[in-house]
Order: sequence, then C-alpha cells, then structure tokens
Amino acid sequence: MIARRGRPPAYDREAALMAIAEAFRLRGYAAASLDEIARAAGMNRPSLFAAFGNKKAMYLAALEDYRRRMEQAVSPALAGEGPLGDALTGFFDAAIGFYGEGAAPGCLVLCTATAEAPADEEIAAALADTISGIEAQLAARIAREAAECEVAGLAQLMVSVLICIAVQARAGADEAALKSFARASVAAALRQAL
Amino acid sequence: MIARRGRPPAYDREAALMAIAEAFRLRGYAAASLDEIARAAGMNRPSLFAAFGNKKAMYLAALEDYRRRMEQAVSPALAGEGPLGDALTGFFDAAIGFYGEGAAPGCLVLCTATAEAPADEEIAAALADTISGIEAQLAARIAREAAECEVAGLAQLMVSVLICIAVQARAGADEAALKSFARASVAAALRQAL
DNA sequence: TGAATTTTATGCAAGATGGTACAAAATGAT
DNA sequence: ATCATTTTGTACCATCTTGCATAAAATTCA
Repeated sequence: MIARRGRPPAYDREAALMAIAEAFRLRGYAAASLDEIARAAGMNRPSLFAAFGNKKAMYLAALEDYRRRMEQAVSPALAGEGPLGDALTGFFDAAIGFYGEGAAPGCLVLCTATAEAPADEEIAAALADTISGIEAQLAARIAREAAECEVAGLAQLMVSVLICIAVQARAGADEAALKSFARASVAAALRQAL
Repeated sequence: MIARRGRPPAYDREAALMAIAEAFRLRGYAAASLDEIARAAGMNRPSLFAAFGNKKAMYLAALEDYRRRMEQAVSPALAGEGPLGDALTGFFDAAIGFYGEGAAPGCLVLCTATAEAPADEEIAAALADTISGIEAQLAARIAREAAECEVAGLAQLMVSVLICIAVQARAGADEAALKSFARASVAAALRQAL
C-alpha cells in the first residue's frame, strides 16, 4: 500500500461525484450553484475545485459518471441469455428504476444537458455520445438475434423509447405507466422487425 | 378604434414574445439573462417587466406562446381528411420542421423545461400540460378511425415519438433521419393497433 | 522533533444578475 | 398650450456567483 503524503482527503471521490450528479440532476446545470453542490458533496468550494476543476468540468465529470452508473444499471438485463424481447423489457425496467431514484426523477443527461447543449459544444458532445453509446450497447445485444439489416433501425427505435421514458419520468409519469409503455413499444418494434 | 392615451409602445407584443421564447430556447431558463432577453426582444428591462412580469412569468408566457405556435404548426396535418397514417406522418414532419427553425434546434418546452421542472411546480405543470395537450390533440384525430380501446395507447405512443424527436433534434440529429424515424414509428404503431 | 506536503476552511474580489426608481419623451384630452 | 397618462432609457442597488488567495490543520518522511 502506498502511503500518500500530506493531509488525507476527507471525502470519497466516488460518493462526492454521485452527490454532484444528484445536485445537477435536481436543479439543472445553470441553476445549480457551487455552494449547493459543495453542500451536497460535503465539501467546500476550494476542495471541490481542486478535485474536479471548474463548474463545467464538474458537470462533464458528473455526466460521465452518471452515464457509467446508468450503463451499469441496465447492462445486466442485456447480458442475459433469454430472448430479445425479455432482454429489452428488462433493460427498460432497469432504466425506469434508475431514473426514479434520488431527489428528482428523470435522466441527468437527457433532462438537463438538453438545455445547455446549444450553448456549449462539449456538453452537446456529451449528450450525443451518451445517446450513441446506449444505442451501441443496444445494437450489440440486438445483433445477437436480429437480421443484419434490421439492427440499426431497431436500436434507434429502442433508444428513442428510452428518451421518451426519461422525459416522461421528469414530467411526473409514474413508473407503472412507463413500464407498460415500454412493454407495448418492445412488442410493436419486434413485431415489425422480426 | 380606441385611441389609448400615453406614449405608444415601441414593441409588438407578439414579436417580442416570440423573441423571448427564442432566447430561452437557445440558452435555457436559468442561463438566459434578462439582458440577453431584452436585447433579443428589442426592449429594455423595465419595459420587459412592465409587459410580462418577472423572469419566471416571462418564461411561462414564452412556454405558452411556443406551445400555441407549435399546435398551430401541426394542427393542419391532423385536420386533413386522409388516412390516419398520412395524418400522423404529416404531423411529425410539421413538428420536425418546427423544431428545426430558429437559432437552436429542439423544443423549448421539452428541452428546457425538463431542467427546471423539479425545482418549480408551475414549470412542471406547464411541461405536463403541454404533453397532455398534444396527447389530447392526437387522441382526437386517432379516435376518428381507431377502435375505442386503442386510442389512448396509440396517442401515448405518438406523444412519445414526438418527445424523442424533440430531444434528438436538440442532440443534433438531422431532419432526414428524424423523418424516417417518424415514418417507421408510425408504421410500427399502426401495424400493432389496427 | 521538525520539514515537507497535501487538504481544509475562512474569507475576499470582481463581475453578473434580477429587479426597481426616476426622470425624459411621446401621446391624448381639455 | 397645458395637463394627465403611458412608455422609454439611464442608472442604481442588493444579492448572488464563480473562482481564488491564504492561513490553519493533518499527515508522512527524515
């Protein structure tokens, strides 16, 4: 074990990042002040700056962390051996559960980065990357069963269902309604594609 | 004609409201400063306040105006006499065109109110009302042809497609891709429902 | 024990922001 | 022409915001 010199940090980086993401998710990028964020993370502003850089860097780090946790939450459903329909339904159920957690419902990326995207290229890129990353994850699973030429269209359709779920959760839709919407969408999409 | 006393306003209320909506659409609610908004509207701040109230009132007025313009833009497609599939495709094409106009792509309501909704009840209500308003408009058209029990589910599905389109436009999707997505979604939904 | 190093905490500075007070300007009524 | 009325434009204020400077605290190494 390497003993680091100097005063040891009082914060846990992972926990702090998650708290930062939650603060941004609750208030949006522009409205979340660094005081709020620091309070949420249990740090003070200078430590926050030292650890994560300025506000935009914090936000980008929070977006990336949230995306990583999101993918962690949904990937088990896609990794299973069952039929495609079950995998997709499990994927959406996991996403709906993930979006329902915390102080405010909805997706940090899909519900707050949309507001900032036109004003900032890096945030727009993070938004686009998140969408295409999830699309790739879905496409990889779909490719195990669907015909070659159908994969891309089906993956895009499923990403769009996910986006709908994120926004409707933000608007107050309850989880049961979202789950039944997901089920109907999966059924319709597979009926068309297969 | 009633001659109003006092100095006549130098601004046109409708044009100003549209400019305000565009400023909020470009930057989001929190990041748009009243200076920017005033510049966009060609007014100065005191006139802005006198005409529309404080920042939140301006935003709520902009949301309502944008929603009204949006419904105006898409309602002709739904009013036509053709088959349901054509009506829905026309609806989405009109929406895609509307979302592509102006300085920043995407929907003012669906791409900026999502960030503020958890922090403000009135904004959350405006978001939810906009979604349910469009849903009602779609349901009314769908009810002209679909079986009674299918109307609600189909309308919800179409609203969700619209939400996807709004967010994906914000993320930089080009109009051609969005149109083909809309076509595929309509085909899939109608195949299931009818 | 003392020097070096890293983090924490208080506090500050420069600037932006929402909102308003007040005088000047432009119009209708008398 | 004068007054009442409404809008405009300048200037201002109090507050909040980001970001940093600096000193105190906590730890490792010699």
